[in-house]
Amino acid sequence: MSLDDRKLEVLRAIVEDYVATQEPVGSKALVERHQLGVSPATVRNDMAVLEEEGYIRQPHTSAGRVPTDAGYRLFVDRLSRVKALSPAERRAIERFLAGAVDLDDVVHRTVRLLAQLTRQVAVVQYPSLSRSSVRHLELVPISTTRVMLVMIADTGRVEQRLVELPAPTTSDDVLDLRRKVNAKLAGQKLADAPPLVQALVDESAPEARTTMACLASVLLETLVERSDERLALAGTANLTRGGVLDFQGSLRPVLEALEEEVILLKLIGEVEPSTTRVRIGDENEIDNLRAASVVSTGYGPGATIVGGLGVLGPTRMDYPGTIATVRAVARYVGDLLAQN
Amino acid sequence: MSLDDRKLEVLRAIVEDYVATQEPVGSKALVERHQLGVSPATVRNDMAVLEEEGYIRQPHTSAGRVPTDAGYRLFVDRLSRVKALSPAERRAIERFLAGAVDLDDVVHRTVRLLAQLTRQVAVVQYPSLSRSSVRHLELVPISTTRVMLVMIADTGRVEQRLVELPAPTTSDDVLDLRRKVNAKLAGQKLADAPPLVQALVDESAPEARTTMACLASVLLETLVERSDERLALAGTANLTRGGVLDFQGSLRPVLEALEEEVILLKLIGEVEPSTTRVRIGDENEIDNLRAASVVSTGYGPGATIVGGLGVLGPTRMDYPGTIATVRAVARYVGDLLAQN
DNA sequence: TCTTGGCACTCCTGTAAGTCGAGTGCCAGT
DNA sequence: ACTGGCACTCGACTTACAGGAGTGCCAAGA
Repeated sequence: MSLDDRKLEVLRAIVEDYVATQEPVGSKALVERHQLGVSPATVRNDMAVLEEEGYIRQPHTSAGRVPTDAGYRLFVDRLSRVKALSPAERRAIERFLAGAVDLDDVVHRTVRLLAQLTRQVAVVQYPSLSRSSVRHLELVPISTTRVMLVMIADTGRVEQRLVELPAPTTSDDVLDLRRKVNAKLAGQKLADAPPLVQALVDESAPEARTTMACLASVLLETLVERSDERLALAGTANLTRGGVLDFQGSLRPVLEALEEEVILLKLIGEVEPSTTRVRIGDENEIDNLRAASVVSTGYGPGATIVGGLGVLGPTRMDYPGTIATVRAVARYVGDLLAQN
Repeated sequence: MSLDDRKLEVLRAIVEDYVATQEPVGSKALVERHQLGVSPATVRNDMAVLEEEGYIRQPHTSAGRVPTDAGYRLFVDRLSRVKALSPAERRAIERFLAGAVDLDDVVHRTVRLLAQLTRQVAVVQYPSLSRSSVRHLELVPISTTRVMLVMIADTGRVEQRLVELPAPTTSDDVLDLRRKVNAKLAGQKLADAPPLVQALVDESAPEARTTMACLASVLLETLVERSDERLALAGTANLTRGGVLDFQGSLRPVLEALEEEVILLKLIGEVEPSTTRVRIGDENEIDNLRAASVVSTGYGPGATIVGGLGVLGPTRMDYPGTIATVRAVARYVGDLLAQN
């Protein structure tokens, strides 16, 4: 049996009321609070159907109804329009991000802002190196056998690593290395780096080869393998809103998941262009997060995407509001990056 | 009335049992589990005195006793010897830190290690810039009006900031700036930097002065004012061990405090040489942490201290074990830094 | 003077029973 | 197809009661 308009309207009302009150919602309260134009008995019949279809359920036999993950999914897909942000929120975003002085600063401000606006846990991925280009590579001699490698990407991101050289090297040698490395890699996409780095080794004179090989291996390790690792997190205290009711009684698994950067990157980092992705409860592959929902999207200058950001909260969240905020923040951050 | 040896022994037994079982401990259970050589009635008399002196209290009239903050304090100061670490723990520390490749890596590994060993929340401060010296300053031209300032400290810490120049500048000019800045600051303590930076501005030729002033202000801002800001955090999931019993029912305030870097720096960063500092419950100035205890110490190569590290947990924690672990980890990290 | 056994007392914990009320499902009537 | 009515279910909350852990105090003993 398919769901007619009124049944969908009932589902929407249930979701909205439950999100607002955090209490199972009954048929009587529903007709009182929403203008459905029918009696509680009718609503009960609709509820019975919705329950049979798996969109709502009763915590116990004589309580009201609560949306299931499938119910939230239907709500998000078909029953909600994205709320426009209030002028106050727009102003808050602008003011908050305006003073940023630095990529680090941008990321930190963004993640705090997102946590504050959505009142949930916010995650922001640093611009992914695999989507960046090399702006400049710097080699700073530390001692005769040690060099600090500093990579500056066009996104403003800076990575550094200490390189242990196999043999003592003069500062002229280092300058020479620096020139060669920059000539080969500057302006190149990091994703294209591996063959170029290999070429650097192949092209270098025999006597410099071991040194270059050493540098090359660190380069690859830093720029490619460890590339997407960084992210910022804020708002974990928001997990405790709504008592222990959300997250089925224990924050433990959620906090554990939030400590694993790999997990967060999986959640936030896999973004398709101009889509806001919503994962509700069971839709999360991570077991620890089966009681949580994640709203994520990509950001970047213009239409390109250099990283992801999003929020995590209980399945019982204000999806329209959250989606709107996440999108808006992503757009502002993208604009900010475009200016540099 | 002063506390004789047996009363202290009773207090120790109460603390140890309560830490182990997390349940109020009564007189009968106490004489059964510890060889006190006296009857429960005697222990009860001692308990009455200990309670009057404020070292223990009863949650309700007919429950066992629980240590107060003052009781833990006395226990830590006079009743516990620091446990030696097990060989397994020593090995774990060595293995965990051995693979570190980088200062960032050292800090991340350390904080995870500390969280894992103590099963509590761990905090590690990056080597404080105010206690470091400048190894090298690098200026990387980004565009004609933008330069990336990279500072490398002797502790391995690297800071970078984008500098907007007031006027277009050639790369020769930048090289010149770099030379001057390094000549003045390389090898100097960061704490001594402000007058030197000022001197740089005063000494520069009139036509270069505005540029130098601009650079100088960013230098000061980055190196001095924002200096001690960075730290790493791990193990927040450990807060949920022991149910909601610890932290008087709500993790909220604790999680909030952990999000404030300023607060954490206050807790971890204020270290005196070769002391392990223990703050128990009310002894914390931060209101949100009045139900928590903090064990912190300094670390650094040799006898010098470049930063702080520590753990935070419920007042009901294994102090001797925690103190031992924190000290040991700090020493290993110090040794590691000394090698660089 | 310190220690100890005895004893009455307090008060938390757990169980059982009973009431209340919200909410439901179903059915007959419109 | 919708509605009002009604019996039913079941969790939430109260009360009552028994059990037990733990205490404080006291008088007697070392």
